[in-house]
Amino acid sequence: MERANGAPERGSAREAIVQAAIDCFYERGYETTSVQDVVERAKVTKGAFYHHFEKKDDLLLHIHDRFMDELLTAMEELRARQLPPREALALLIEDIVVATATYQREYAIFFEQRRNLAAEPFQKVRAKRDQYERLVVQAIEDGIAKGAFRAVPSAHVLAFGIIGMVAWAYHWYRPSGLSPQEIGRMYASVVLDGIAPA
Amino acid sequence: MERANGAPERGSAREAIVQAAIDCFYERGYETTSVQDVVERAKVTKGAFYHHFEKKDDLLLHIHDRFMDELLTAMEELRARQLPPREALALLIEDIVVATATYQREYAIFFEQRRNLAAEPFQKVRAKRDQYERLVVQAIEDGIAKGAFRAVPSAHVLAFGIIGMVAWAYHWYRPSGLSPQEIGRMYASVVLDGIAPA
DNA sequence: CGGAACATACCGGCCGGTCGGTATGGGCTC
DNA sequence: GAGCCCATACCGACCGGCCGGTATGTTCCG
Repeated sequence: MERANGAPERGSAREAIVQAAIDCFYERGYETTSVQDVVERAKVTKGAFYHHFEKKDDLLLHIHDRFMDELLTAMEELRARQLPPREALALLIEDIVVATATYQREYAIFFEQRRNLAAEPFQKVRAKRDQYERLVVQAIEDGIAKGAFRAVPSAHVLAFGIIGMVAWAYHWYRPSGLSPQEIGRMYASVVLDGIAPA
Repeated sequence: MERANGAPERGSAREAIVQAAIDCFYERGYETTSVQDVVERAKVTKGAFYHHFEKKDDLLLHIHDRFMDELLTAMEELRARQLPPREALALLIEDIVVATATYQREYAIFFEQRRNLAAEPFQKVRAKRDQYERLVVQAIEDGIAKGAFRAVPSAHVLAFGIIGMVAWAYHWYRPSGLSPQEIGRMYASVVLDGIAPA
């Protein structure tokens, strides 16, 4: 089976399209990117695209959905370990920073391009995002209930603050400075000291 | 000078267009919004639009630019007061949360639609954003230098963390819960405790 | 040989931007 | 203060290109 050297394997088109789309959407945004742009970057044709996807929307939805699955899986695994509150929150913060660095483009696309998704298909993704947020809130409420953290006016607002602090890294993170782990540990120490019981 | 009741005043079109654009861009994004959408919402015509603006880009640029000016002004005023580090940082955090609540749509547009601006016109806006970030970094470095805050691996990374924590509110803030001031004070107390000297 | 995986040509609509024209009102001249 | 003039502020019909999506043909593999 002598396949010409650079020729793509038959059947690999789908993932190539998704990866190309991630690049394009990250660099130029969803609406600004034409289907033609994506298929050219993926080195396939428009026919191949519409064979694998119904419409352009599906592509964005698929990227969002898979991304949320990755995040949720990591988060559920962490919760399953049943760590004491301080370690749990510290690891959670560290994990999110690492995830932000790893999935930087997907984060950017998720937060910048979600207004381009129709309301209905976005529901499914939003449910997963809500679940994600709930896990962070629970980690904090758990710590407060166990006396590991001081009481705060609102565990939800604190949780959003932590998520923001950490997720914001998608805006500025570059591999040249501190490593994701170092950044995560730094943020965790600030937060843990900040909410330590009096 | 009896002007007919509902008739818009001559010359008021420009601001009406800008406000309509902020609404549209916030709700549906820049590319998804057509110039036709904007002028219909502003109750003017396409001719009026292209009289006041050269192209669609100008609109987005104008929104970004004016927004950054508002933020920078507030920040410069705060710095001019020369407060001691702890008060300065606390007020800074509180101010940004209040600004986030006040300019929620502009924040969203700034962070979600900036990939739709060509690189060159965006330079001017980016310079202002950089200046803004620099002021936050300085507030932290100043506090560390004066011994009011403990040393951290990177003042820049900490500054970005604080900005993220606070600016993230544009995603979730709703007037029904805690007030912006309360949120700001809560975040400030966590951060100040978190970076207090050992 | 059948169906999955593509390729290619093409269409119809929308959208940014243009262009020739009109109305309004403030200032200047006499 | 009457007439004029012209800049500013708008109007609205129109165009050309691009882009999402389709329809139909072709190739490869089991």
